[in-house]
Amino acid sequence: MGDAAAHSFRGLTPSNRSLFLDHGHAYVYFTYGNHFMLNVSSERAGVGAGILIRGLEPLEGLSTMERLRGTHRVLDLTRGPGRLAAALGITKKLDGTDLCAAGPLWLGTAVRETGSIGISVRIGITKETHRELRFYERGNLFVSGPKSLSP
DNA sequence: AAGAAGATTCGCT
DNA sequence: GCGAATCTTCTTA
Repeated sequence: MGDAAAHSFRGLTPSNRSLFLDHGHAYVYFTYGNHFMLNVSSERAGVGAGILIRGLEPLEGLSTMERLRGTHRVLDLTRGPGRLAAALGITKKLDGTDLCAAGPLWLGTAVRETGSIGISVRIGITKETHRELRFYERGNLFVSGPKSLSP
């Protein structure tokens, strides 16, 4: 709350309604003319909060991602919010999807142990950047952002 | 009803 | 390393 960088900051609107769904729902929006961003609502229904998925490590469907992204460089497939959405074929149709239910897109439980988790200031936005709300796995090459922020 | 801004990416110089 | 491409949605007159 009080986060001027959040889309839910000014209240519920038709397009950001997914952020106000119960935790685990997808919130997809479009920006800069050609990029989708994938967010996941993170609070109870009615609160209006979520997190942006900035990067992930592709484990399956590499060939599909390569086709959708038009590149064979694995590191470029999903490192970055816009790239990630493109690699997964994210569109507005997935906005509001329950990621805890079976469907075209869902979240699974991590199978392998992850490395230590790092926290840093947020990046890629112009407001409230000092708040340390960026979480990532230390040493994972698929974490997006400047290397200086991923010690 | 129109204007402005936006959690970016890609391609050149 | 910097600037352009491109569209959806909210805000204000």
